[in-house]
Amino acid sequence: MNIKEAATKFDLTADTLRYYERIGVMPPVTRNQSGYRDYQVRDLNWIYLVKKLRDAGLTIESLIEFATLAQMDRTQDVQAAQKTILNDQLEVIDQKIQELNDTRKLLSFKIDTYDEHLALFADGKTMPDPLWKENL
Amino acid sequence: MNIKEAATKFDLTADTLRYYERIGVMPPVTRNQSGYRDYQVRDLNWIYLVKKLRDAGLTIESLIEFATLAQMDRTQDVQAAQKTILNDQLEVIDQKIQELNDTRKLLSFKIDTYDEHLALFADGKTMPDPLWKENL
DNA sequence: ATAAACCTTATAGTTAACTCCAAGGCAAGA
DNA sequence: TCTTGCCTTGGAGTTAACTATAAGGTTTAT
Repeated sequence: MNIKEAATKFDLTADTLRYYERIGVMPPVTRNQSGYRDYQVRDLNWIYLVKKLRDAGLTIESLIEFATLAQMDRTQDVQAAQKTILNDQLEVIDQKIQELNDTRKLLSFKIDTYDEHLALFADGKTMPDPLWKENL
Repeated sequence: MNIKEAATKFDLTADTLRYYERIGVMPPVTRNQSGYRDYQVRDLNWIYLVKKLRDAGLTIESLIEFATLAQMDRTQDVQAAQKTILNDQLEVIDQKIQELNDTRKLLSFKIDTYDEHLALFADGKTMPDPLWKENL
């Protein structure tokens, strides 16, 4: 599969795929005789994973860290490091989920009490209970 | 409350607070005789809301849109627009939560099947089922 | 009364993550 | 064979969201 097809399949641009490969977010992709990239299932799996994790808000840097380890010899140490990274990233995601749930609560509170609450909030009028005292 | 106190209370920098005010993410803050910012409860509420929504991944641009409306006369039209924005942002957050839950599934799958699966994935060896066919 | 530690605005610089461009090679159809 | 549409690399440009600097005013402690 050429780069354009691979890019559109995952809703990315060819430039982004080349960029990801160049900076080491994913390992070097298979090439054909002319030196063109020819994406295999393995490469597509990498794109899928990278896309998911990027969309979830993980940084390029943490993905490079993981991809780098993935290309090393799988010694005990490297395996342990990989597991650590995966677990760290899981924790990051769990935190983000928690944060989003809190924000969701705040926002739906503001929507529910829109008329009496938000009007006061946006005006200069005094508000009895400050929002930031965690009274969602 | 001066800018430094306000900033540290919400784990931001004074520069960021000035920046938020300048670009219109929040309305102008109360000033004292010397022209120094003196944050009131109302201002702190704004910071709280902005921080939450930024941390949840909403863009500066959408916050400017909301803050701009909040400073207008509260006509029927403006109220409708504000409610629309709040509901749109709620939808954005719900999408993000959904996305994170999917990613969480993928990641914990990779952790659970680490030894048999990830090793194959990272190597050049063939993988029977492509990840991107939604088989989490 | 002077130094330290705040504050102000205006403007320039930084960082992350792309995104685009130039210059040129390869492949398929009229 | 020539045009169209891919592809390549290297490097420059862009955008969002800060972050830092300069030049100067205020407040507080010694």
